[in-house]
Amino acid sequence: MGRSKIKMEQVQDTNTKQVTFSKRRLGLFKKASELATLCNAEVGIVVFSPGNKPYTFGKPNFDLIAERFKNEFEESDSFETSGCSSRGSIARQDKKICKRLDSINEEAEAEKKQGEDLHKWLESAEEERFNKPIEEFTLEELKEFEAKMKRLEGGIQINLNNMQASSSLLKISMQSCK
Amino acid sequence: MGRSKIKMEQVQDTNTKQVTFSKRRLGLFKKASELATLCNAEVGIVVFSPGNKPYTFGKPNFDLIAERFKNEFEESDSFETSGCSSRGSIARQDKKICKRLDSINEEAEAEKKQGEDLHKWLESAEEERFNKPIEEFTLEELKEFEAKMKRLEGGIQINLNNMQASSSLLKISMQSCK
DNA sequence: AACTATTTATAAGA
DNA sequence: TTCTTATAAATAGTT
Repeated sequence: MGRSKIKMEQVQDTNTKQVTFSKRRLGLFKKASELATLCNAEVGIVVFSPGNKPYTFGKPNFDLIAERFKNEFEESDSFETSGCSSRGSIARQDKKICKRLDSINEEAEAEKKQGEDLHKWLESAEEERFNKPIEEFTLEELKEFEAKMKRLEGGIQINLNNMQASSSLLKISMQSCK
Repeated sequence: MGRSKIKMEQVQDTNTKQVTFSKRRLGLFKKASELATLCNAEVGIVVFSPGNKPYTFGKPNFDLIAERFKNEFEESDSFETSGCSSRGSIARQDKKICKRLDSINEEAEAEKKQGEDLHKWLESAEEERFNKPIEEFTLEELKEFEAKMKRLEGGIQINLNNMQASSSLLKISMQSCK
């Protein structure tokens, strides 16, 4: 997109790379802003520069999501909130929170038909990869993908990754638009 | 950028908005990918569609970006931000939430150790992931794994009606499973 | 930091 | 819906 076409590989010249980063980061954030505005979508971005400097972008209503989460916590909060900096206090609270989550989970699980979750699971994963609607996959493809998922490396880490990403997402949300 | 210039405001026609969202989300992710490649940067994006459907992008993968963001975020408050943010400093309340989320992460750690049986199975599965074809797992093993996945998904959901984070998290998980 | 020649993204249309 | 294409927008190299 310029005087000449460039190869899609790391820019070698340090200075040029820095310039490219600046230009394209701005371009990316602008695109994100437009997407949010035009489509009433919510967008959060975090970028680490080659120099390891973090930049973030956030557009509307992430604060609302954070607010909802906050409410969830408040509700489960029969315990106090002022002394939450204490390690023991937090641990206690989290135990309660987790128990609450467990019960919520059980309820939800009871209501769900078995195939439903897996379907969503597959759909989500596939979206991430190529954004191909689940409807376009044949049953064979789905089974193959399912099998792939089950033998994946680091299957054991799914739990942790989920939790960590969850909290991080919220932090991004809260930071961006509070 | 097209046959005509459009006003930078929410697209009114629902169908058009959907089309625009699809196109521009892809465009955004492509730009993000290019930025990451050209500049050796790390980029994480989460987008919620108007229908509240979550999409994520991450390079190298989202959970790494998010985790890194979290760490940097906790150390310093001097992020550069853009978009709707008017942050300055995060509300005390939000910091509190962040701490709780961190603790939940720790709970996840603990949970990982608790689920002994499945844990061990997953470990052995991981060890053998290059040797043991999926066909060799028993149906019971597969079902157990599937159940575990579902339970985790549910646990993360917290309040799915309000925010479909679970889908995002599943996608994130899948990213490390290529 | 600006400036363009080009490439790239995309709004409408098919 | 998927493909096409005229046009707007982004940007690589230059000044």
